[in-house]
This record gives sequence, structure tokens and C-alpha cells, in this order.
Amino acid sequence: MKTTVKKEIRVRIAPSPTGSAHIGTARTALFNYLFAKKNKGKFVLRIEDTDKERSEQKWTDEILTELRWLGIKWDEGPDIGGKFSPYKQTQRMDIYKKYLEKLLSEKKSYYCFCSEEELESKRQDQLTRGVAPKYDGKCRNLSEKEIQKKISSKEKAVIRFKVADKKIRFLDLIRGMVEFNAGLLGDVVIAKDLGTPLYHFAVVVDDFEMQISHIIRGEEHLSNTPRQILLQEALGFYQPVYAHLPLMLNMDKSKMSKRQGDVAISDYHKNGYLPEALINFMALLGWNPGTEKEIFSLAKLVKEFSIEKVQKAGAIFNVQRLDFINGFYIREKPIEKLTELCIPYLKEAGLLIAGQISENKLEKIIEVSKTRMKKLFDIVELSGFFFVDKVAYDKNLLKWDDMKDGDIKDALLLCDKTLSELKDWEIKKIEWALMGVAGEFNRQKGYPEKNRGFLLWPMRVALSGKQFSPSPFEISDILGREKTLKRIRGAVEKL
RNA sequence: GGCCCUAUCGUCUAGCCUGGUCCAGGACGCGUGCUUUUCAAGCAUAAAACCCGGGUUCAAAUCCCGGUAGGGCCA
Repeated sequence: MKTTVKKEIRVRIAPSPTGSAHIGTARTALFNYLFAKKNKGKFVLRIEDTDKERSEQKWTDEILTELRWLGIKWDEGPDIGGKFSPYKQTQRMDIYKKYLEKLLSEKKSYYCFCSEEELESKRQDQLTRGVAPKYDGKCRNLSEKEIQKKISSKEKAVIRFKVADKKIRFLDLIRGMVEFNAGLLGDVVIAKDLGTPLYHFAVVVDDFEMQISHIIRGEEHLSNTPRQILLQEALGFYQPVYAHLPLMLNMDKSKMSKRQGDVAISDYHKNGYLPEALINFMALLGWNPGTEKEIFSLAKLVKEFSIEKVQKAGAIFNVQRLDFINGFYIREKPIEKLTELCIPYLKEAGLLIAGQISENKLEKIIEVSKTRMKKLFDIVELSGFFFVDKVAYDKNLLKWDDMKDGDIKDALLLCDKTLSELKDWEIKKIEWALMGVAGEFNRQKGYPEKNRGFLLWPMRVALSGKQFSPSPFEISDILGREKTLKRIRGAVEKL
């Protein structure tokens, strides 16, 4: 067995463009990227589009877009130097054909003429007998004559690989020694014909041709590994080093799926998760530096990463934790940057119309809202009331504690009066003025003196129309005198 | 069904290799308190776990064996 490990570290991810780029692809990409950068190696992106029917260019484009968004850069692959080949399988068919012919001529694989129905009935039979279903090797030893005859009479055929009946052991960087009994597998179909290789065959060839040194991929591929190793041996290839990453799981511990939440990277992108937050979160799903540090930039991850510290067990993709990390990164963002990021969401919601609001004011809005944001999209709900002319709300919301209706009105009238008399419309002055009259208001009404809610809650609701919002001072400051007074008077009229 | 992988608070995990410092540490979430007009943020604080059963040992989360459970792959 050749286990010549390549000196140069080269890793890859090999997504199929058959649907929206999956979050699992992002995680695998991240770990490959970290491993490559950590070891001064190369990270290769290969698009596996052997499945011609289901592969589409738009999905390839999406993979590229989302990986770029995440900041995971590949060193070789599509779009590097404007070239797409040699990393697109559909453009490499002659290579697969060459190896397929080699295997065939060396009798390491063979044409199989068994029909679907025949195989299916055998399978059922094996199942009912309680035996593991596997191909019985019927076409394994057909004579050259028989083969030629069947081919010339255009009988439908596939190409099978002779799977040796032996034990396959390999070292997995994460799991240690793993052992399989290949004999249980049965001869596997590696191509429909010379021009149509199947996944298991194409990966093996590509990984060799691209001189991949380490194959870091999801655990779902663990049981595919022995047959790939056998194929490598048959073709005289070296054996790359394997590392199988723990899976990302649904809440019920099954493999992450659409049914139970978002699985497309673009879903997270669109909802306003920050790439750095998603990266940080995903890295910590299955990896831990062994310290109590939890916030890592991509660059820091590269520094600290080591594949030995990767966990073996699958990890539940806990959105609550992602939200926390995302909120953390949002709060850390410089305000100009954060504003820039929020603008598309406000525009999309029809709240922000170009030129209608000054940049400075917009930044203030984002600033007072950001502690409540878990994701960028939240800004719409959080700050909508700043952008509209009239706020709609139930008048019962104006009531603080056990306030009487008349008192709510008086509170609002007092706010109106106090603010109307205010000379400079500045946040601190607004606050001082209102705080200055709050105590007296409570005394007159017989409310506990220090509970300013009796004055401020009705005002805050009048301004925001919301149960939760920034303080009335912050809102007044941003809204400006005219709008503030208008909203307060609007509330009075409701009562 | 067969094969393989996995197993520490509800969740992500530290500790396990090199047994004692672990009546198990951190974080999210949840509870409480402080701050406070609200919510959020911030700060403080509580509750919360070694899958089970044997063994080895003076001593086991840590080593060994056997179960159990969950997951993946194959079809």
C-alpha cells in the first residue's frame, strides 16, 4: 500500500452545484481553510458537477459568492486567474476515461450487464433472508467473448470495480485508527459508461490528479473511505491522509436538514448574520482551543487551530448561540460600518428612501438600536418608527403601572409643555428637563417619587408606539422637536 | 438489516492520552439581583452534567470489558 504523504499540504472541498450552497459546506470549507493556512498549504476549490442533470451554473456561482462573503479564499479553483478548468469535472472527462480504461484492461473492473430489476429482486431476496444486500458478482468473470457480444448487441451495461475481500485500516486524524471489512461492500458501480464516471471514482481520480495531501470532510463520508482507498490502490495512487469532521446536527441530533431550519449559507447571509460571527460560531462547533477564549477572528483561528483538537461527536447547530455571537459582533462594529450594513435592510423594507434622512441621523438611529439587534434584519422592526410619519399603537399601551387615564394625559401634557419651552434640542438637555419635572409630577399625583415611569413611559410609547424601545430622550433627540411634539400631541388626542 | 462512528450541565465545550489538584471549569440559554421609564446591553449571582453495569487501582470523568442509546453510510 502506498501511503506516500505529499510533502506539500494541499486540501480541498468538493461541493456539487446541485442546490443552494449548504452550511455544512461552509463549515467543511472553514476547517480545510484553517488547516491549509495553519500549515502553509494550499486550499483548493473543486466543483463536482459530474451529475449533469442536477448541476447548474447558478449554484456554482452561489458557492463562490457565499464563500467569498465568508472570507474563505481558495488558492486554486474557479475564478482564479479567470480560469475555470481544471477544477470542473465536466471538463475532465477524458481523464476519468483514461483511468477507467486502465482499470478495465487490468481486469480490476468489469462491465456488468445485470438489469435494474434483476438487481432489485436479488436485493429484496437478500433483505428478506436477513443478509446484508450486496452485489453477487454475477458479471465478474464473464469471458471476453461474452462481453464483446453483449456490448455489440447494445446491452445496457455499467462499470463495476472489483472490491477486494480484505480489511482496510486507515488512520483518521480525528478518529484514530479506523477499520472496515471491505468484503462486505460488494463490487461497486464506478461509472455508467466510459464517459460517465460516478462520484466515488471521480473523487479518487481528482484528488490524485490534484495531489491532495489531506482529505478533510464530513463524517458522512467515513464509510465511503474504504472503497476509495481500494480504488487508490488499484490505480496505483498514493493514499491521502483522512480527517472526518463531526457533523452539524438539528436540535433532534439528526443531520442538519432543511425541514428543521435554515441550511443554505445564503439564508444566514440574507437574515443579517455577520460572516465573522458565523465563522466564529462554526469553528467552535467541533473545535475548541482548550482555553476559555471564545471570540476568534478568522486570522486568530488560523493561528490557534489544530486538527487534533477537533471533536469526534456531532454538534447541534444551536441558533441561540449563533444569535448571541452575532449580537456581540454587531455591538463591536464601528457605527459607520454597521450603518452601512443596515441600509440595505431598511431600503428593502421601504423605510429608507434615498436622501430623506441625513447620514448622521441614520447613524444615531442604528446606535440607539444596536444593543437589541441579534441580526441585521432586526433593525427593520427595531427602528421602523423613526422613519414613518405616524405611529400606530393601542392607546392602552400608554399606561404605566396603575396610572389613571387622566394622569396619562397630564403626563403627556407636561412633557409637551416642558419640551416646548426647551431652548436647545439636545439629548442631555431634553433628559435634564424631563427628569427635572418628573419628581414633582409624581408628588402631585401621589405616585412614588423615584418612579419616573409615570412621566416617561407614556411619552416613550407616544414616540415609538412600542412596548420596548430606546429611551424617550434618545428618540426625541433623533426625531427632532417638531416630530416629537407632534407625536406627543397625537397621543393626547387618543385619550 | 449490515457495517462504522460517537457518548461530560438543556446546548457548545474544558478536563480524558500522561488516573489523585474535579463533591468537574467556561460560554449560550434559563432563574435571581444591581442599574433602570421599558426592553436590550452591561455587571453580579444561582440552578444545571461525567449514559448504564462490571472490573483494574489505595484512588477513575479519566484505563479495560460488556451493555444501552444516538447518529452516519450502504441498500
